[in-house]
Order: sequence, then C-alpha cells, then structure tokens
Amino acid sequence: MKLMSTCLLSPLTFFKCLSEDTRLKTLLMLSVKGELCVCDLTDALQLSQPKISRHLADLRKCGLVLDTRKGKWVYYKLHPELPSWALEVITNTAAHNGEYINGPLANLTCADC
Amino acid sequence: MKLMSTCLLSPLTFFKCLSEDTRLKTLLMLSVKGELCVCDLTDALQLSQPKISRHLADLRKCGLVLDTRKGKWVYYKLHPELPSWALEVITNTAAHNGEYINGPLANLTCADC
DNA sequence: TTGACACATACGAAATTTCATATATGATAC
DNA sequence: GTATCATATATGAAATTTCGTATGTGTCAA
Repeated sequence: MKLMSTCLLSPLTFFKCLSEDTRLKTLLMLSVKGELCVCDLTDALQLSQPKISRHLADLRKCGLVLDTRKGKWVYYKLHPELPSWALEVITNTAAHNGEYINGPLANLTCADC
Repeated sequence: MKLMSTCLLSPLTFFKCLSEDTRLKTLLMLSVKGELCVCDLTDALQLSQPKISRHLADLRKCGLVLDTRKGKWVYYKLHPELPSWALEVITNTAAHNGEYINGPLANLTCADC
C-alpha cells in the first residue's frame, strides 16, 4: 500500500486500509478486543505470520494502530489518537457485522481476550 | 473492481468501493447533494466522462447507488436501501472531512444542487 | 554464545485495479 | 430517417497491490 506523507489521516488513506480482508478484520477485532499480539492474529485469522506482519506494518505506517513490545511479544491496539470519525466508522462497522468477525474472534484462545 | 455474488453488502465490498478517490468523492458528494447526474460529477471532479461512468458502474453493481434516467440525463443517488451502518459511515465521513470534498462541491454550478 | 521463539522486512512473481482511447447505446430534435 | 448530446462499455496497457519464500532483527534462557 502506498503511504501518505502528511501526519493527518485522509479519508482516502483510511478507507484504503479498510479495503483488504486481513486489515479490515484486524481493525475490527482490535476494536472489540482492545489489544492483541501478532500470534493472536495469526491464530484467529489462520494466516501466515509474514502476511499478518506486513498488513500490521501498513496500518502502523498509516497511523491506525500502535504497537508495544512486551518481552518477546508485540501487542497492537487501535491508535489512541485516531480521529473520532474514523474510530466511529470502525466501531460502527464491528457492531453491525458480527457474521464477518465472529468466526475469527471465536478462534482466539488467549486468556486475557 | 471485482463484484460480489450475494445480494447482501459485505463490509469488505463496501470499503473497497470507498478506497478509490473518484468513488469516495462521488459517494460523499451524493450524500451531501442527494442526487447528481453524470455531467455534474465530471464537472465537479474535472475528470473524463468514461472514468466517471466506470466508477459509477462499480458503485451500481455493488448496490451503493441507484440510477434514474430523466430524458437524456442519468441521475445517481445513494441507494435508498443501503444498510444503516453503511449510510452512517458515508454521512459521518462527509461531515468530518470538508477539506476533502469542498473543492469538488464548489465546482458544481447546477441550479438545483 | 548459542539456540529458540516472536516478529519484521526484502524480493520478485502473480493477481488485481485503474485508465486512456475508441466505440456503442439511448434519447431527443429536426 | 440523420445529427447530436449524454452516458455506457470494451480493450489492452500501465500502475498498484498482494503474497510466498527467504532472511533479518530483537528478546530471553541456558
């Protein structure tokens, strides 16, 4: 995905991030679960680690998610400074499209999520 | 853009429609103006007629817009049966991203819009 | 320091999307 | 009928996106 130069999130950049299955499911799951590490996502979505990592890097570079390392694990969450309209799009979509994310969510086996 | 087989609007199909500049501006303008014909859009966005038509066809095939012929002109509006969550995404985005659509909107010279 | 684990990135190939150009269709006026 | 205007679609080339595979980096434990 092409990156943006500005520090402001343009609606086009934002929706490009939401226009791919892995990235969209990741964002919706983060909005429901708050915080997930990379291995949680590979488990939930049943995808290869490099594929998940690449899409997380896209989301990170666009400012949609924030990563925090905790020992060997890297946890991702929605960026706390997301514009409110963008956050509302994500939560609104998650709330009304359970059939799209319930499967992946059910694959999560981590205790804290 | 690849089409969907189902009659239901999946979040991924929806956001793919919003992930391209011409389509996104078109949807946001329709949400503000209600109804616009193809020539209104070519004027507002300063783009070629085939380009506008192709993207409108994508939006039509995905069920996001509805077209009505009135004599020589074809008018487009947001599909009245859009899922409410999808309509909210569009109106919410339009309301908070004036800098993205005010330019094109200012190019509109039609009396009724 | 070595090994194992979690994650990130590089690279080129494949798939998808976009576009310019040319052409087709549909409506109206004459 | 013909001409013209408004819009739609077809085609193939160009640009962009995605992905598998291989490899690199960071952390911890022994």
